[in-house]
Amino acid sequence: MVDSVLSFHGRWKSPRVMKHRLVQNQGSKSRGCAQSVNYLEAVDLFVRLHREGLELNSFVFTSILKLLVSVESGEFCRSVHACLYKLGHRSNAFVGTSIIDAYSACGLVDDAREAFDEIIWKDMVSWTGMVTCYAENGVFKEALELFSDMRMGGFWPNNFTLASVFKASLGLEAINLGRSVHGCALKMRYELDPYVGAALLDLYTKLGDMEDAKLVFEEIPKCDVIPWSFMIARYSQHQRSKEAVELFCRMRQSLVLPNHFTFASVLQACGTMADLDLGKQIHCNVLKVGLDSNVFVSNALIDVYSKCGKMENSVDLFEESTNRNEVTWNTLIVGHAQLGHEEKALKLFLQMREDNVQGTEVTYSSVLCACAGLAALKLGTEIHSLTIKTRFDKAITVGNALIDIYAKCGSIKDARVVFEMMSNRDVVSWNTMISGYSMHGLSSEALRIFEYLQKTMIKADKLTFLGVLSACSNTGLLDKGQAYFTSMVHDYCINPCIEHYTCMVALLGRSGHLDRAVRLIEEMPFEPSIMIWRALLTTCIIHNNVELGKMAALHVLELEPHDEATYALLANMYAAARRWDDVASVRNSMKKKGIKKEPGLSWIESQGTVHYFVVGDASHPDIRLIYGMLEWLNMKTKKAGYVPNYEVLLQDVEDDEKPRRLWVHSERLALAFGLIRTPFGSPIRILKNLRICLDCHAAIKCISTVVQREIVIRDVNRFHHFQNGTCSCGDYW
DNA sequence: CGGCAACTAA
Repeated sequence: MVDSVLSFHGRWKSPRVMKHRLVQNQGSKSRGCAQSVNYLEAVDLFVRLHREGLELNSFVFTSILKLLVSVESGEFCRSVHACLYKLGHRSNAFVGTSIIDAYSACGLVDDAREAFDEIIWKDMVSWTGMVTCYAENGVFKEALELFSDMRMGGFWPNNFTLASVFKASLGLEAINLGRSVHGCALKMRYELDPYVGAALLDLYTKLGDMEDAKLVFEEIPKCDVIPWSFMIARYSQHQRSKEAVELFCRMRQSLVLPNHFTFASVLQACGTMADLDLGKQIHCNVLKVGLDSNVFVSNALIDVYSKCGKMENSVDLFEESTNRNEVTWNTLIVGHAQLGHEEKALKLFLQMREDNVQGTEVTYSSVLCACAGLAALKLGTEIHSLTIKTRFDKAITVGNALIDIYAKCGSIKDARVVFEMMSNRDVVSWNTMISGYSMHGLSSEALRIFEYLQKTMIKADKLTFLGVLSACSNTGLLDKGQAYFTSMVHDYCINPCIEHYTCMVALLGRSGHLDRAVRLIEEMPFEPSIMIWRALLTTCIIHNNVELGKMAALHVLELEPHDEATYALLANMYAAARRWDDVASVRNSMKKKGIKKEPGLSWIESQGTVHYFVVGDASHPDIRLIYGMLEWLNMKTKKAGYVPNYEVLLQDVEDDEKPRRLWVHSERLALAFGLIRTPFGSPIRILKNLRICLDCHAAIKCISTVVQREIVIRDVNRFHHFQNGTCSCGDYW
């Protein structure tokens, strides 16, 4: 390529001027447009020098090579290298090291090594240059081997060498090697060098523990912002937000000015803690120093507000923002999705595409997550094809989100297909698959996946066991559940958290060991949560233990006096025990406290739109057809032997009104709509915001035989697959 | 002749 440029004839300039210009250009190391203009001009001058047959000395070469570092053009590097070879400059350590550096920037490690081997009199800098080249390009093993060769050759490392060696040790996760080189750095008094210090902090914060890093941090000079930012960032990333904020305060006391790096990191800590007041204070600081226009800082601010549930503030900041990137969009999408504003998240995604902003794997995984929340299978499938088109389906996080959406939309088989197709899986992939099977009540599949997982190099974590235990609890596998719980503690050294205990309480309770469930709650090292009392209450309903159930309900209401779900469960329990006076008193105290039972809401997707139905809904445009279908189903199921269970009504209703009350439950409306609107033979998928009621469960089992269709209902807890008169939950939910 | 830190997701 240089040769083709060499053919250019231009006005002659004195070599001194040319050299001066070359050196000037390399002064600005900024990348981008201006840089490439400078570089073209410089190449032009270089080429003319060559053309005119003027002396190309080592200074000219080092200058042009310095430029090539920022241009990252492998072709040019090779051309200049060839030129050097011809002129015999390759033996010069200065020129040789420059070319190593230029090759290193393009990732051409082998070419760099060739240039390194050509240097006859290697000095410490050329050794260091090559070690750095390996370390920067991720060839860590070679970096360390070359470092050892260098030492054998009698060369002492300097601060540059040490920083690269620490980087390579980090890359190989060789903490002990890092520690011994740290000793070497101490001996040579290089530990005070800012770059060595940063490399050490990087090493210890990632491989050792934060305490080692802290020791290093306390030793090194702290008048510069970088070590502070470094530690604050790491504390934030390690979820040690409090320490991050403390360090930020200490930094301010030391009169070191925070920059955009520092603010972005400390704001991340605010977000993790969801500390709105602190976030606002730091927001003021940001405004004061005028860093609010920095993308990283403004993204972090948007995230803080969204994590504190203040989406309005996030949206305002987003709309005011002058600098946006794809992360800005993602932050807002993720914020909406996490707060359950799925539609807003999806709308924003469409807007993002209209604005021609390219999505990333974060975009796709969070948008898929929003679809999973809505169980919008059709839309999810469309986005799935979009990820195939953009190749983001290869990203692990997107694959995980795809497993999740198919599982949560009721297509557990498709979830498995995605899982099998993934070329790389992480622990989240396995966890998602296990909890997917568990949600569907397919505990044997869930446990089989867990067995496979144990044969891989991936380590099971807390969430894996949560999936395994909930699989056991969903199907009442008492012995297995207990064995896994013990194994988790003993073989995997995982301390059970309250969610694990909740699974165990549900499992023990369901299996009829209510006394052991209570004992477990008493013995566990946590304050009982609402969830665990609710789990106990649910099992009390199954086993008709009214007194214990009442106790559990009181505990929930102590923690959360307005918990409507608990009132509903309590009423159900009294109804199951036929204690109608108590049902009435529960309803009275709800009335007194102004608590309304959350109305049952079911929804179903048809041709890309979601249709919602509440109890007794009459607002749907197809309502006449729907009621006609319900009428027909009522007749057919009665003939097939379905007997309505009026106890679930929990209210004093006139007898002739009772059947109608049951048939307008939201899931039946959605089901009737589904039967009208979906092709014969296809499965019908319905979602519900509450637990499916006992009578609907019985009716739908019967309907699945009458209409010969597979009916899938997802309620708050799990999936029910109805087919040929049975349900996958085995009537145990 | 050379190297450090930041925002989103699971």
